[in-house]
Amino acid sequence: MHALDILGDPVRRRILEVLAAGELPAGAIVDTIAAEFGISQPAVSQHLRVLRDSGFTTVRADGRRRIYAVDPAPLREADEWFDTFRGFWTQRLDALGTELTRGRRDV
Amino acid sequence: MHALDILGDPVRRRILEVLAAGELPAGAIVDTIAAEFGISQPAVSQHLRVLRDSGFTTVRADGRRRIYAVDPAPLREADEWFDTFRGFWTQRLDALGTELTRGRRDV
DNA sequence: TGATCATATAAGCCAGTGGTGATACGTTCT
DNA sequence: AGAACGTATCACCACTGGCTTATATGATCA
Repeated sequence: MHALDILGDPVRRRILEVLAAGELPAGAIVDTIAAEFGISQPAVSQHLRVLRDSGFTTVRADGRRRIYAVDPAPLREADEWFDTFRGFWTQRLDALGTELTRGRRDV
Repeated sequence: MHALDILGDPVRRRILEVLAAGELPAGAIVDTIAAEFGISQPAVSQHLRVLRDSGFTTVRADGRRRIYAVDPAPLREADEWFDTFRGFWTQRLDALGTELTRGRRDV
């Protein structure tokens, strides 16, 4: 399953956005996501499972809490899919275009 | 509908990859995609419709042919979603948060 | 130990999506 | 004009995926 297949869901994308700011216990994620999307705790938990299983997050136990964090590897893989197309919107003419554009757009 | 929702389909991603090399008539796209995925002409045509409707491609008529080409705008928009996460995999001396997160996980 | 908390799983329902074959539409050729 | 071509649309069907409620699991607290 391609990483972009996993990201083709607004709830999962939002979970990752929330986690981008830092690790969080499942409960905190549920509070945010369930409120924003109007879905239940199990629904969020099932999305967390998909993200776990596909490697987008890591989890560690802390008592009865499960602390989730972003694992960037699959995100990077998904982002690399766009490499083929960056030439369409990159004005750089030098060979380093791709490298420079990625992650250095603020330079 | 978010651009990444459209890209959450392997057939549509492949169509865009094929078009990345240059514009093509629908028939040529059908030949490639139908063969690769074992699907019919209408199936491919319906994916082309989705890509058209969501702005990923432009079309122009050429006699009885329809010439498709990549429109980069939605692709760029989709790619921008990853901006939030690029700090995770780009080495920057000032990205302290990222470094700390990585260190914690690796240790 | 029993109650409570935090989270995950189970089972089932339902809507949406992507597939199919048939067909319509517009263009070109003879 | 009619036939053939290239492509899109239609109507329908099956499957998947995300949701729900109910419940299980494991950890902590009194």
